[in-house]
Amino acid sequence: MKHDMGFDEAPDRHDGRANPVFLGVERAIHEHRLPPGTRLAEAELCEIYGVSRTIVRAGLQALTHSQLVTLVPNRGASVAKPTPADAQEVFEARELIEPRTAREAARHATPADIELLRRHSAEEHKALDARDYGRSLRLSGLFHTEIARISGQKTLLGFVDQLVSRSALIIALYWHRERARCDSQCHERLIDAIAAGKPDEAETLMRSHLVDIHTALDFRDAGDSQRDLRDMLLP
Amino acid sequence: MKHDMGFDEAPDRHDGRANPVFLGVERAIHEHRLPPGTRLAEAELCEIYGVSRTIVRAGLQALTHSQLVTLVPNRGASVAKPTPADAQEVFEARELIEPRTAREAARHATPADIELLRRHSAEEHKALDARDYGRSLRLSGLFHTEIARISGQKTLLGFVDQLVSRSALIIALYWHRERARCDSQCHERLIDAIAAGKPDEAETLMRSHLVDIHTALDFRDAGDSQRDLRDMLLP
DNA sequence: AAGATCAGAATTGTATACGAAATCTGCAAT
DNA sequence: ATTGCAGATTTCGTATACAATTCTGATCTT
Repeated sequence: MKHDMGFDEAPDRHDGRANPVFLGVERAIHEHRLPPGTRLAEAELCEIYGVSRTIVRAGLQALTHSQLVTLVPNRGASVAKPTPADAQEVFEARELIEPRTAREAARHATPADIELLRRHSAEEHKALDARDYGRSLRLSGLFHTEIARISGQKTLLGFVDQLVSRSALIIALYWHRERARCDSQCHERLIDAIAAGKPDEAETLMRSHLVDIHTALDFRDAGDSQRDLRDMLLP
Repeated sequence: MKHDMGFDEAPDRHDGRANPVFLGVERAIHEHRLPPGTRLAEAELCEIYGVSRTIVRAGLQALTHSQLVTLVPNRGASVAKPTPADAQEVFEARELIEPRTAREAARHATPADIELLRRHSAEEHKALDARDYGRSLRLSGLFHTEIARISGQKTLLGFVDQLVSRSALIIALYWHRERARCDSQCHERLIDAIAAGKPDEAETLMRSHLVDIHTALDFRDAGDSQRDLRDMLLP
């Protein structure tokens, strides 16, 4: 008999997220290479990633769980296309949850964490200067999940992860770049507050940062959303 | 017949949740027929639900994503066993999110919603009187997700769903019944506040209700038991 | 007798094939 | 031009095969 002391410690996300299809598509969405609504045929993904349908289907299922992909029976998968109402909800949820993760991050951050955040922010600037908007967007999202990680709340981290992912789709649909760009400074002020161990300030900064993004969304043209007739007629 | 006021009706979860394995195991966990740590062998589930390994694996993946099941490579699946730290986190998250859903529910509830909640609460009492703790537990959880549904925030509903599910495991591990039972009155006072359209009161009641449950948890010991899977899954 | 070792059994991970059902596409007919 | 239909395509569920890993129990060593 083995020494089974009953404690399984940190069992390394073995859900379905270590899947080439999941990782590849997720990343492509984060970097705005895959616009909302793109069809994702199984055979195509098999070729692209050199795996069997077994793996492709598992990946698509995982993506569906994170709400990055919409799976319709017998009609296959496509990149999710959040409605304005979805977008509203996602940012309301972020405004509820992330101020808390920022607060907790300010309480728990180690010097190594701070350094990671700063390096991160620098990368973000570099990508922005290089006009590499895909990369800068992904890094900007990663910044938020990184704060959630530092907060030490794995449960909230999972939620933030999903919300940030969906935000990439929302931004692709409803963001117009010509609007204000406070991001860079916002992120740095947040790092300062976290580094200084000021939970209240971090919380407030995060909240207003999210509100800024939220209010900069523009729902007037719902993108060239060619919603198929089925969706419009059946309900 | 649909009595839905033209809002998007829940677009039929076409993720992986309409899966006999997912539904059966989820329900068994909610009703405390499947204790934390129970091994879930693929072949066994194939027999029990009369489906192929494809479906079983899809169901297990979905369950893993909702953190009800732990999947270890090459070693299979078992019902998740939240640590005391996990339990702490889950309830902290609930205390953050559910006061908000209660507040929004108080703002959006229709008479039909109120009636549903009251009928629900009555069922819960009936199950409790009949000493059917499995059923009463499931209904108690459903009450919380129902409030989240009424709030109209599908995103938060998803989170609450997951948190309530995990709470079933946490209660199975760390709850001792001899402790206080405020639930019944708590739920009814909540319904009253929602019916009266008092967001602040609903929010406060929900928060204190959750804190009550949270503080009634006891992390000193975590029992372990092994029974026959078939008995637990086929009621 | 206690513990280590190792071969066989059991289980999981992945690939592939097949039939059924649904969907999509293009052509023909009205 | 629209409708109707047949064939091609795609997805879905299942079954099967096989490699890789883990588990189990019997044997061997000390």
